Order: sequence, then C-alpha cells, then structure tokens
Amino acid sequence: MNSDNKEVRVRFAPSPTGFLHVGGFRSALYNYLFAKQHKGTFILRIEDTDQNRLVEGATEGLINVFTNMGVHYDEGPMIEEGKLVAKGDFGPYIQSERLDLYKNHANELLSSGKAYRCFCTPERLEMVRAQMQRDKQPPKYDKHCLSLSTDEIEKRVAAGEKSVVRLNVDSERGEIAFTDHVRGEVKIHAREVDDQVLMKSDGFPTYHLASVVDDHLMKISHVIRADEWLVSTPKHILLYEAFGWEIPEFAHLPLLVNMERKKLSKRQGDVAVEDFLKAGYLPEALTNFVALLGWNPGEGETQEKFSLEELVDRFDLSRVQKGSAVFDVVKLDWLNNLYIRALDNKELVERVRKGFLSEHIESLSLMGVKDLSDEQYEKMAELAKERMKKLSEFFELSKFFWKAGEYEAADLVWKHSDAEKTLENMRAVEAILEGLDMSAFESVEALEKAVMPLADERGRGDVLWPVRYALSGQKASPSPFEIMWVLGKEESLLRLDLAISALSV
RNA sequence: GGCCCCAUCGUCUAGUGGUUAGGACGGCAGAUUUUCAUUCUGCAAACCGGAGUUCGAUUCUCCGUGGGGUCACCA
Repeated sequence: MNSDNKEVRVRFAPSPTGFLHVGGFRSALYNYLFAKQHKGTFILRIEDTDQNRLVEGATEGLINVFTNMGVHYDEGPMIEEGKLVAKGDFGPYIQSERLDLYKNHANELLSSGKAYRCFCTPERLEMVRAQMQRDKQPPKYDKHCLSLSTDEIEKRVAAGEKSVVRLNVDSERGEIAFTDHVRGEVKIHAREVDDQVLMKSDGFPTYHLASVVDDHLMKISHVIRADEWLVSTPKHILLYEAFGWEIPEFAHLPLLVNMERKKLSKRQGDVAVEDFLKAGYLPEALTNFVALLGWNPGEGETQEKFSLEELVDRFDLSRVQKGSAVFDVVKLDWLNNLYIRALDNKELVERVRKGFLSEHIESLSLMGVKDLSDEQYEKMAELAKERMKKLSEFFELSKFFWKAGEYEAADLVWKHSDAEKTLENMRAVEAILEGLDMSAFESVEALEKAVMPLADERGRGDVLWPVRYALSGQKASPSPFEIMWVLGKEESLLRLDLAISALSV
C-alpha cells in the first residue's frame, strides 16, 4: 500500500460518553503502534457530536487513561495545568468546536446536489422503514424530500421548520469497492447504502460527515478502527468522492468479544480500562495482553511478553486476525503476574502504596497497629510477588505482617503431631532464636541454617508448621524463615511466646 | 429478515498441498515441599460439515452449518 510513501497520520476518535473500553483502547493502541513504527503521527480526536450522550468529564477521563497507560498521542486535546488545551496544527480536535466546518461542507454538498435537505418527521421515517421491512426490502429512506423544489425548501427553512441534510446516494453507482488492510477486498453495492443523515436538525453533524471532513482536514492517511464500522465505510467513500477528496487507507479491526462471543460492551462488568487499573492490573500488562488479542508476531514466535517498544517494532497490520477474539481475564492474570514479578521490590511497593493500601493502613492504625518500615515493605514485596496476580492482592497476602491472624491454639499442632511435642518444639526454636544475633535476621539463609538442623532431627512438619503458624496465624503463608526475616527478632519472639502460652493453657 | 464478515484445542494463537498439526493460558496427574505460592515432569485437549480440484487436503473452490457485525437525526 502507500503507507511507505505517504506520511502516516492516524487517529483514535472516541466519543466522550463514558469510560474507555478495552476494545477502544486496543484500537487506539494499534493506531499508536502503526504510527510509531512508521515515524508517523498519532492523533486523539474527540467526537462529541451527540449532545444527548455527553458525559461530564469524560474527555478528561479519556485523556487520563492515555496518560496512565503510557500510550501518548502527538496531537489532540491535552490537559495542561488542569486546563484542556489543543496540541497540534490541525485543531481544534474536539468536534463540537468545529461546527462551522461541518456546516460549510454540508452546504457545499447541498449546492452540488450531492446532498439534499429532508423535512421528514421521525414518525414518517418510522412508517417508511416499517413498510420496507414488510416488503422485505433493506430499510432505507425513500428519498421523499429529494423532489422538493428549491422554492419550497427555502420557504420551509425560512418558516423555521426543522430539517436534516442527507447524502444523495446514487444506487446506480454499482459496487463500492475498497481494499482493507485487514479484510482484503471489500465490495458493497450502492443500493445497500442509505441516504445517510449528514447534518442533524440540531445543527450538529453525524459521525459520518464529521469523521470524513476531519479525517481529510487532518490529513489522516490510514483509518484504523473497529470492525463495526466496516459496513458504513462505503458511505464514507461516497462522501470523499462527493467532495473530490483522496480516500484514505482503511483497516478494520476484529472485535473484542465476551465469553458468549458477543461484542464486549459496557454494562457487562469491568470492561473499562480504568476498571482494570483499579483492579490492580499493571498498565504495561494490560497493554501487552490487549495487543496480542487479534495480532501476533507469527513465524513460530513463542514470546508473549512484549514491551511497548517491542510492540512498536514488531507490529504488523497485515498480521491482524480477521476473527473476533475473546477477552480471557485468566490469561491476563497470568501475564500481570509476570509483570509484577519483573518489577523490583521498591517499584512494586510504590505501585501498591499508590492505590491499594491506604485504606487498610488507616483502619489498622485505628486499631492501634503501627505501620511497617520501608525495608519491611520491600521484603514483603519480595515474598508477595510470586503469589500476586493483581496489585490489589498485596494486602490480603501480607496482612499478617502488621498483625498476626487470630487462630485457635489447637491449630498450632501439625496434623501428624500432638500438643506436647508441638510445645516442646516451639520452645526449642525459641531458644535457638534467642541465641541468635540480630544480624542473623537479615538473611533467610542464616535463619534456615540456625533452625533446620533441629527441624531435620525432630521432623520438619513437626517443628516448622507450628512456628510458621505462630508467626503468621494463617494456614497459608510464606515460610517461617521468610516471615522472621520480615518481622525481625523481637517481633518473631513475641509471636512465638504468645503461641506457646496459648497452647500451654 | 437484507447486506457484510468470520471459522485450528475451553481461550489466545502458530502452521503447511504430504507435519506425530506446534506454543501459551487454563485443566488434570505426579515430583519437590511444614502450609500456600513457586519450580520441574508428564497427560488430555483442535483443523465445523459435505462436495469438488488433486496422487494427496486442515490448507485451494463451492455449498451448507454455526457464530458475529450492521441496517438511527448513536458513535
């Protein structure tokens, strides 16, 4: 295609009607990857032409998601010092600020006869559609208002009657064909194309007009968007032709679907990027995962973990899958864990503290439990890493470090042991620990070296289970040595002491 | 319903006119193990169906089936 000799300019154009959906994010990501790979420009454009669906703050939300995800656009609305500003030479990038442009272009089509004014009421349109359905015809507008005389149109407009502007589709035009970078040759007959409304009666354009006008004015080279737009592409091509503009390249991406293989949509639980972030998924893991939904590097490649830079390098539009892909959270969990493990402890602590800890720390502090040191946090991170699928799981996995879990003294006894032996073993370990230098608690190995001989002699389960249980108060936890390593000598002995007296009574 | 699109393990996918159809997630079994998690080993698991082309089709063609998308003054 001409992606090699044309300056690549692509865009992601969401409507600010809520949160950014992971499917939308993937479209944005593919646009981004394609742009970066071709040293092109990635643009964010806000399509707020539906006044009824606008959601307060949604544009800012969208911008923040891109910031949080580390997918940066070159042109578009950005937030600077708390204010929305347009960056780039092709603005404004918010469609509601471009209304005159659409109106002028609609007028151009009106005077060239490529479009016409329509005064039909919603009721009449409904009737026409119903009739066509009954006649087993594709439900299209019947061009009723095309026959209106110029005089009459002027009179009705002057009288303040509401009207829309429709595209005048010539159904004799035959097949409208285009080459899609993902789908290949696509042909749709002009008779299937409706006289689409271009300008609504409220003076706002519809998506079709606005996106074509903007894509042209913003010099968009490749329109990379979701598959749901495939069938309306002929309308857009007709518009480019009506204006006499060059037609951009198209690539329609397969849909992201749920387990029922239906289009992933809001109202189905967590589908917003923000939801995933809040749930404790790392931006880089989510990006990696979503990139692989519908695309893969092929050639027998078995690598699955890709940084954004690697994706930019490897991405290939022609390798994008044609069929839809199921968003499988279980595999995302696996990938997220991989990313968590790759983080260094300091970084992991930082990320956990950022949004997954403060509430817990607050309630602990209300209970009079004091917070742990930075050093302890890093050790906890080291231990939690391999057990954590999401950042949000850190507290649950580590909570016993602040305060040992409540337990029944009887549970201190290992399944193959009895209370007497357990007590004896715990006292023996306590004695060993008491004799240890503080520095022994700096390393898991040193602690192991000190206690393991006893454990091997008396039975590992018999010695280690009660000690671990006494330290954690939990049936599942890291090893006793790892826990002591975090807690330090004093706290470890304290907990052991408590357990011994609990079992003694 | 019209039109359009799609089709390899449950899921994401690799792959080829001749392969033991490969990998990953998940599942199952086992090893390690004081518990959980790791780690390691092994196992089960797919070319939607039918014709045609061909010496030979999972691969190419057609038909069918299934699934999906779209048919707004929403994007």
